[in-house]
Amino acid sequence: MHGTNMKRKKTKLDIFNDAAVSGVVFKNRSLKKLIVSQINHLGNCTITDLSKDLGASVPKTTSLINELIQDGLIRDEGKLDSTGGRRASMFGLVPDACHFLGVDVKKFHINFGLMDFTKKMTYQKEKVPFRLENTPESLELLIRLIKSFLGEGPCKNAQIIGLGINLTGRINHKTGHSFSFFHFKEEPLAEIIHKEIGIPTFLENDSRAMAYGEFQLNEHGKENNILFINMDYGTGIGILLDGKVYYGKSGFSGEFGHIPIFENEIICHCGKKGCLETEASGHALVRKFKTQIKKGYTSTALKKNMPVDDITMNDIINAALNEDQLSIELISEIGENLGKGLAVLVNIFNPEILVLGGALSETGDYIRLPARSALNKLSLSLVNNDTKLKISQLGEKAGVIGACLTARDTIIL
Amino acid sequence: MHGTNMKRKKTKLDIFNDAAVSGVVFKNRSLKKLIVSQINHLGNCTITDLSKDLGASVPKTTSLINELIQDGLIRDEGKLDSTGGRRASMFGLVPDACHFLGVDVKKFHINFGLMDFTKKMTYQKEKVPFRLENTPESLELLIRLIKSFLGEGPCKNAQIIGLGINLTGRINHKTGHSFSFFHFKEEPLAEIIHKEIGIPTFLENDSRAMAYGEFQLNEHGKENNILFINMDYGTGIGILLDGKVYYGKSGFSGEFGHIPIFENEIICHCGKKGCLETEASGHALVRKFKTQIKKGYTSTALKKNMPVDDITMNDIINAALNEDQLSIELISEIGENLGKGLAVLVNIFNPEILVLGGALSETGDYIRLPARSALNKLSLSLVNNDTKLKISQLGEKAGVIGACLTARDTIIL
DNA sequence: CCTACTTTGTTAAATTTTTTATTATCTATA
DNA sequence: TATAGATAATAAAAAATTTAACAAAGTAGG
Repeated sequence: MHGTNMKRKKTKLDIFNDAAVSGVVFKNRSLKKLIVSQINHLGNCTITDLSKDLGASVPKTTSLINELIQDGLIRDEGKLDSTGGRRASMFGLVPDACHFLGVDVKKFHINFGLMDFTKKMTYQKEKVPFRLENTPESLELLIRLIKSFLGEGPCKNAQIIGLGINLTGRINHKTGHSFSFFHFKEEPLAEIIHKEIGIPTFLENDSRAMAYGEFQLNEHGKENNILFINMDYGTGIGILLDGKVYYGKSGFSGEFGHIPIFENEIICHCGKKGCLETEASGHALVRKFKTQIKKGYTSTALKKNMPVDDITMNDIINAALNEDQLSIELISEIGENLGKGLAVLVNIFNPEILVLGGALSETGDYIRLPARSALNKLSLSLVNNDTKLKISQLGEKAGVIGACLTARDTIIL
Repeated sequence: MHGTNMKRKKTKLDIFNDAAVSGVVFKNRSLKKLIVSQINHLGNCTITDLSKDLGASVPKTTSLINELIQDGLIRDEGKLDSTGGRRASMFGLVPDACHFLGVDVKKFHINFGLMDFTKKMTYQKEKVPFRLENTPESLELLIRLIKSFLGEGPCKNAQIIGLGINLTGRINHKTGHSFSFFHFKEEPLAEIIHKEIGIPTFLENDSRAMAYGEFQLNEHGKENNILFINMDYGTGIGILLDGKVYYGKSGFSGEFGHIPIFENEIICHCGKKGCLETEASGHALVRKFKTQIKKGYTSTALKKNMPVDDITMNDIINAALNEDQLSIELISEIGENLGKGLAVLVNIFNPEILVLGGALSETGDYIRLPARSALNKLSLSLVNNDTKLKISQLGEKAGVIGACLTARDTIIL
């Protein structure tokens, strides 16, 4: 075989290619993609439904469906109940058609996950120890850990066609650049990792990925304008408008933690004063906790002989869940401060729903109720009556799921 | 003629109907709409361009173009310069194909305008005296004034197929409801006016309409993520994302004036404290002016023997433009406070451009520079470096233009 | 359980659209 | 100012899609 003139192997996944084709070939590919997309959004579909959605005739739709079945991308899922006449066949995605890998990089660990074509997580590995630092060594370790996960369990045999990675900080999803971490070369980090691992790679900001994960697999209903608040040590938001992730000009949207709405003298790690994060974040919680302990307050969060400076956000969260008074009070204070920030968002966005996610959201109503109350006090009632405030349903899993979906939907939609 | 079975008169504007058709008729109509839309966005187009954009063959595109010429919607605009071969014909919209009426309702006057199919304003009437009050009489007068404008000049003979109306306050563009003004019945205000005037009517919030007007006719470039700040007595924003107006769940987006970011004891007319509007708006400017005068400061804005309580925002703006020291200082203060609000927006949206519009923006750099400086101080530099801050190019005209475009684009796009 | 009425899916004719070949314009260069 | 190379538009041939008629599969009611 002479390498020079070798054509790319034709696979069943050809419809997801961007290769330049035109005319009827192009139209058919577009329609097939649209069918996959419709089934993805609506669940199993009938030929009649699809024919309407595509604006194509029933015979045409039938032949496209048959091709997609040949390709192994969709399959017959049996008959629908009668609506007064002959029962219609339903068609759904084939789970094993392809897979996607999600990598959620946190400050002190990584979560891995494998997702199939139908958005089901088929294999997961959580809390793999890792320390996120802005060094080449940290990046090398990350790549090694990904490779190692790829050799495990069902990953070995799955056809993985996309890799999604969540990172904190400024991420440009479109170009694949990460500016806050691993920005050692001009070449996009996504491209560097693609070359190392051999799978097309997509970067996303952690809050945006979590927002997307939460939204796609939610039971919230059919909301399309969603703000996801990621409450970790820092506070970021993921913005979904019209069901799509909003990036901003360079992918820097959602720096909610650094909006200047408090009048204090606390210097945020971004270098400014008065940031929301100085009063409503995991960092703020830890700082307030230390101050109170030094003032003489007591807390069960502080284990015997433990120096107060070793306390972590998670210690306080767990203490609160175990009814520790001080922790609950401080979290409530954080919630109230957060509510002021939420009031800003609600007035500007008039969203359908605000979802509290990230580590701090695990405290449930301890943080939600004070936030809701402050939100009501500080925003226009006509507008805030319109908005639900809920706790994330996916919790920490939102990250991996979002990472998988980022890769998946960038490729197939 | 028996009225019972009479079909709607078929006109050249049939492609803008929503009437249910299917199959090839539907496809052709969609494609024709798409052609109009492409020419609308890109300016005059050639058959080859359109054929690519539509995903249709050249002969097909040619036949659609010919039909549109028959319909009187587009016309041959001559030949393009050669790109190395035979010169291509360009096609553009026919200006007189149809017209749209825009009504910009301000607090103390109304601006009217007539726009043709090519987005040109063909007739305008500004500052028609009117007092916006939430009474049936005020609404009646508004309707009378619209009818009267329709009898004037070129309006008499133009085929007007849409009417756009701007109002302040909470507007739901989709349902046609206005909640802050003229909400006397359950029936949408847009529908009531449609019945009165006989032209399909579309309501829009003033800031959003101005944003849309500024964006569509701008020379700003090809930006798609734009925030338009409407600085009048109140302060609202119009949000354009991906080139489209963002409404929020119920159309209440953009209540920028009421985000709680100041710690003061001034009660906003919305009933809350600390709203941006209490420190950065026309109202705030007037209040600050009165306070300073009562403290003994002097200003040329205050004409001989004029009681200070009669001062208006426009007096102060004009004085500033005539180098009045106090007015300039106060406007600069307003600008600085505004900058704090802009910092919030920039951190959240990472927009391509912020446009300052509305009455206060006429003070140009007097308000822009302090705002820019505060913005830089208070938002992440990586993000704010990304954002331009400009003064509106259309000024007060943005309103009527936006109203016309709201009607126009709701119908034809 | 037969008949009338629905809805789904298939087939074949009719129509539409794309392809391919050809002609028409235009530039650049010898 | 001819001629080769390039792009645009049209015409005829080929292919694809829709339409419309019909068969299949179901419900509901006497």
